[in-house]
Amino acid sequence: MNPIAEVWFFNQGWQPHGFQKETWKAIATGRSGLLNAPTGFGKTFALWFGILQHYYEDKHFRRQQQKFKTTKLHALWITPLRALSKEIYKATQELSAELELDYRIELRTGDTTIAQRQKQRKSPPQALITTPESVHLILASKGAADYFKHLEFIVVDEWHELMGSKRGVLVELALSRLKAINPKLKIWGVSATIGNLEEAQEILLGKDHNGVLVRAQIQKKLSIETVFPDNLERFPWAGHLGIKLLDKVVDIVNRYGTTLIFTNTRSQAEIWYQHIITAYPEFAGLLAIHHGSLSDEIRQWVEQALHEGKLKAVVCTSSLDLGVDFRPVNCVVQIGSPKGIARFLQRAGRSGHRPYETSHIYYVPTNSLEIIEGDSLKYAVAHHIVEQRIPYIRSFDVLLQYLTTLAVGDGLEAHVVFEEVKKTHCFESITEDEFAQCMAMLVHGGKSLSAYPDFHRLVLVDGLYKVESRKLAMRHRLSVGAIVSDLMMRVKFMSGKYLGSIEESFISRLKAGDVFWFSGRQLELIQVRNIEAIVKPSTRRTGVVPSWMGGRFSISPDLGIAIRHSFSHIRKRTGKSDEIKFLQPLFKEQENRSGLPQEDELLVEYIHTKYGYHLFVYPFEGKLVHEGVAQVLAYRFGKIQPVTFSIASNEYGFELLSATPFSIDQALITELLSPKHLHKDITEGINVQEMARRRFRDIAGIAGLVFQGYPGKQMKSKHLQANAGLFFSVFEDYDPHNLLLRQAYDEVFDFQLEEGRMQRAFDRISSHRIVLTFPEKLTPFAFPIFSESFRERYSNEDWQSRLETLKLQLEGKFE
DNA sequence: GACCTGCTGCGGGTTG
Repeated sequence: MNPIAEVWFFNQGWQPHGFQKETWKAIATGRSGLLNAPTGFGKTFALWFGILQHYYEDKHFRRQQQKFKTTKLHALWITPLRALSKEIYKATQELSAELELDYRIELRTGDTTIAQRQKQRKSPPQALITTPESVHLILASKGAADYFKHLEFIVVDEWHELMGSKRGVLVELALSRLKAINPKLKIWGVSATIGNLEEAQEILLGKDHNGVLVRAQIQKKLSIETVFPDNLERFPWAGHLGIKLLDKVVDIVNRYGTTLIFTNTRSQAEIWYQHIITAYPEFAGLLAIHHGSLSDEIRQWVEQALHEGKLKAVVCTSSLDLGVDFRPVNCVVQIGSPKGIARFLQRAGRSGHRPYETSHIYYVPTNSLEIIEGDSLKYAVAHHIVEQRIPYIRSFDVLLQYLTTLAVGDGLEAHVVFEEVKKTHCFESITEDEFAQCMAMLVHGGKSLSAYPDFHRLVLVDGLYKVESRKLAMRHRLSVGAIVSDLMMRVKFMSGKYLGSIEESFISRLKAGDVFWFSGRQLELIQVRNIEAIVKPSTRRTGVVPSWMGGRFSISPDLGIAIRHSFSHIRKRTGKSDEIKFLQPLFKEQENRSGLPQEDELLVEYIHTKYGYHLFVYPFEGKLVHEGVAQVLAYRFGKIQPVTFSIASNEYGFELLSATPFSIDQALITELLSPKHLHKDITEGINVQEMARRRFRDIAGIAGLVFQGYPGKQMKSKHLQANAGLFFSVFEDYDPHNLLLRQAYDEVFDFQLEEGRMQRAFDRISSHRIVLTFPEKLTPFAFPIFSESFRERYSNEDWQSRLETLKLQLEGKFE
């Protein structure tokens, strides 16, 4: 038994688990590894003990025998959140104090003051707790290699969270450098359970690693309950708010000590908060709200109050998904579909955050059909179905940033760094030629920008590429990182009248002439100019594009599988779960009006209403895929018959709506849904170029092509003119093989259109038997999709103002 | 007849 741990555990009155001993042993024998264990079982301590043991030469460490002293950085702990860094810092401070260790642990994030940073440079602590971005910032300073030379351990916390994003690429690249500086570096990762844990390990530790995978053999106890409405008849067929079940949620809150109420959107959180306070004024002061639009102060106040057990409940969004552990929380409520199994589990795990305590989660459906997800979630959890995290590959934007980082720091030797980079998972396939292209872009702007001196950034000095301009170096440090916030576009009439702002990601998907809803008006897009969308009022009925949203919020493929599984039970009448029994009347209705699809069937409904001619299709593939499938279908249809469609979709299916009748039969549907020539039809049927252009903005920002401006300062530089859109056009015209340009298109196909998933969906559908019905009225399946297209969109002004009043209320609390 | 969808995360500073 690890002697330091012994002391600690003795003092705590704890019994160490098998996985902790396994971790210590692995670390003691000089191995790297990945640790997977449920939250609340002391993963963090397990790793710290191993690291500390290594630090003290004397294996039989006792207080009086501290003899290892150094001013060298010994361990680096990377977390994805500043708040998490602080949490780990606090815990380790306590530990150090308890054991009277001579081991200095410090924090280094964006919050760290300049003075502290300077001190850390001069006399490094033994351990540094930090973020991926801050590690890159250290790499971007002189003497970085020296600073990291004695580093023995690196821990990447919540690796599953980083891996699926470009921040994961930042970590991969930093590791490649640190490993090169010190080949004996031991890497440890901490990951929640995901579908591809082995892959996660391989990406972190590198190919041919001989690290261990420590899996705790502890099953966290989890209780899942669906909250049912009193009767199905009075429960809405559509909608996503769930406020009808307010009283039942309050009942749950009353039964537990502290409850987190998760909603899917910020506005939904606001609405729930208001409704609870209005209906139950006794909750004033005991109920709080937490999401990304609130100020840091409010959020910190809420977190602190949660810690201290002062709150009865907090209504929140994903902002409380991760990180800080709130011991008093012993119940979680999920309003609406959690959209993914991993996220559902993650949220459930926010409660009962102690060994052997049960996590309680209540699932609150917001419309009739959604009730079924209660059954699907239980099925998925019971069968250990969890999503994978898909790592980014070939993110040349991050590579360009990284190369600049090195050049700002100690300077880089191209062929050395090429070999290092090639060992990462992300750039496994990079060729010498591609790397040379990257270098060329940094040295003289590459093929198309060499005429501009601003893009001659790297200079070769004694075999090392360096950034010599202090201005450029400074600017680079400011823009380190891979998080790009969504741009807001100003919506304006031709006269110049300003209507409001809207996510650029939405506008970028429209073509001139498309009609959309905004702030309660129906508008036609005339043109997009820089960051302005010029529109005019429209009354046109057809061609309305209600939304091509959902870029990020579709249900996961795995939850989709679980939902399809639940549906298969309904038709076969094998479902024994409460959810399926409860929904019988609804499905009866569906069957009477149209039909219920089996697992190997695809239901298609053709319905004529006063609004037009609707074609409803139900593949159960998630909203994102449905949007794409619908576009392709509409495009293919348009080539056969002259019909204009508007499109709507939800998690279960999609709708093509036309003002004019069209003819349809089984054979035609089969043909329209053929998986053949899919790539071609996507490219032609969807405005891929515009999507790539929008994607390119992020890429250009990360790559350092466009400078985002000094924080808090107005950007005056002429670089503003050289915006991403311009680069995109230049590359399209003069450098079509540009790596960043190609990356933009790849990302569109991989992440936005999810071409792979779409292809699989088409493949699956093509093997299904098509059941075509002609119902007289809208069916329970059709109604939610139908209502989707008749909703006002983007009138989020009123919840913004609600937000303001709330802020005022909360601020009153501070006094 | 039923309908208020769209999250989160990070981030300057020594060559006087």
